[in-house]
Amino acid sequence: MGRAGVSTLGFATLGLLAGESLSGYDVKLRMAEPVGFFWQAGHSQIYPELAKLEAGGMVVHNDVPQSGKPDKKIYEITAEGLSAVKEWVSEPAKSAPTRDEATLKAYLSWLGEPGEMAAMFRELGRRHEKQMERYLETEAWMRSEWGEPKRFERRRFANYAALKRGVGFEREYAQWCRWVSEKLESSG
Amino acid sequence: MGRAGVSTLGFATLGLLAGESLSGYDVKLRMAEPVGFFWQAGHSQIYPELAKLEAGGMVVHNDVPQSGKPDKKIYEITAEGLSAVKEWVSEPAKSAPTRDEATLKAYLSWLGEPGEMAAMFRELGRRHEKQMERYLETEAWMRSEWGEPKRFERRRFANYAALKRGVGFEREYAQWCRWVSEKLESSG
DNA sequence: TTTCTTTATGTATATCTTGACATATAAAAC
DNA sequence: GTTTTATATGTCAAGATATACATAAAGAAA
Repeated sequence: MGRAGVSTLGFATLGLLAGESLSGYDVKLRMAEPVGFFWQAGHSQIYPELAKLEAGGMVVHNDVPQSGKPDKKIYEITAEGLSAVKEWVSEPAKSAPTRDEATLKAYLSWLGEPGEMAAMFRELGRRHEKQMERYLETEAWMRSEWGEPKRFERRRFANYAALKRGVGFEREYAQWCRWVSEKLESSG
Repeated sequence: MGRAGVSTLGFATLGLLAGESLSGYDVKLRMAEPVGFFWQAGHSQIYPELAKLEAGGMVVHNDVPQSGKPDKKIYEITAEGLSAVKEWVSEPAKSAPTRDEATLKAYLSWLGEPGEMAAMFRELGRRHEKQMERYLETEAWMRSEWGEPKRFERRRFANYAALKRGVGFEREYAQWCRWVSEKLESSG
């Protein structure tokens, strides 16, 4: 956890709410799609997290009655929440590599049948390549929609920067997978 | 968890024990240094994990009495454990990107002061560059000690492949950090 | 018309992970 | 001589995460 007992997921949520007020369900949707590429959480984490943030005075909610369905809770960030996330965002980011099962499998690849290992890494490489292409499509969309990246305003640049990381990550990963599978093939 | 209720940490441990019999403490040391770059665990996870693996028949131990100190438990992989890890290693690796706090901070960078954000990413880039250099030193050592990578036997190649991933990862990460910090600087 | 998906919000359980607590000796550094 | 580090093995509690359980209605698809 970061400052004042707020976890990284808490700050991710605050960051989303800093841009717009959202229901728990909307937070969940954003956690799945753009944010989910670098920080995932299911709704079973998000709803309790929002309650915890509210208990800590970081957000407040107002109920929007719905016909039949349960009330929609629209969460809004407080001044306290906004200053907390603003402080957190420029603090040193901790830990980057952490856990990567594929690298572990590469390290232990001598235990497997070379042909099977090669196939596994080839398939993994394809998956990362596809993900890279999806990111590149989004990047193309941004350029066509927002113009020259040089002139992006801060919020769009932030979006673009995260995407750029995704592209670089997937490209490097796919290359490595291809290299591993080729070497395993030629040796087996 | 993977097959037969063995977690990824369990397979990492089995993988180490497939190469040599080790005490829990030795596993801990390897989990810190070479394996720790892509899969970390403290001793408080390792000792119970070894007990669990033993309960599942994947490993066995014999006590080596020490003068004064508690008995050293040397763990040995069983035939069952070996076949389990051999099966696991060529199964598709799941999930790669998962959680990266720095990318999250980039995505929310519009909330921070540009100068401070730039400094944070500059420093982060330096850290990744240093890590890359450490990996490159190890790579140089491997080449000088083991000769041409082309002719590495399987176990050494596996070691080299994991290291290669580390180098690529850190290089790409450092480049991205530098790019982010430069853009933030020129805009602020 | 029936089934599936989306909207909408939660709880419960199990496991994973981290950090602290706990003990004990030998060897090396200061 | 005293302190710190390395060896050596554990437990415990708190927090994070994943998966399943649970409900309910609107709308789209079959």
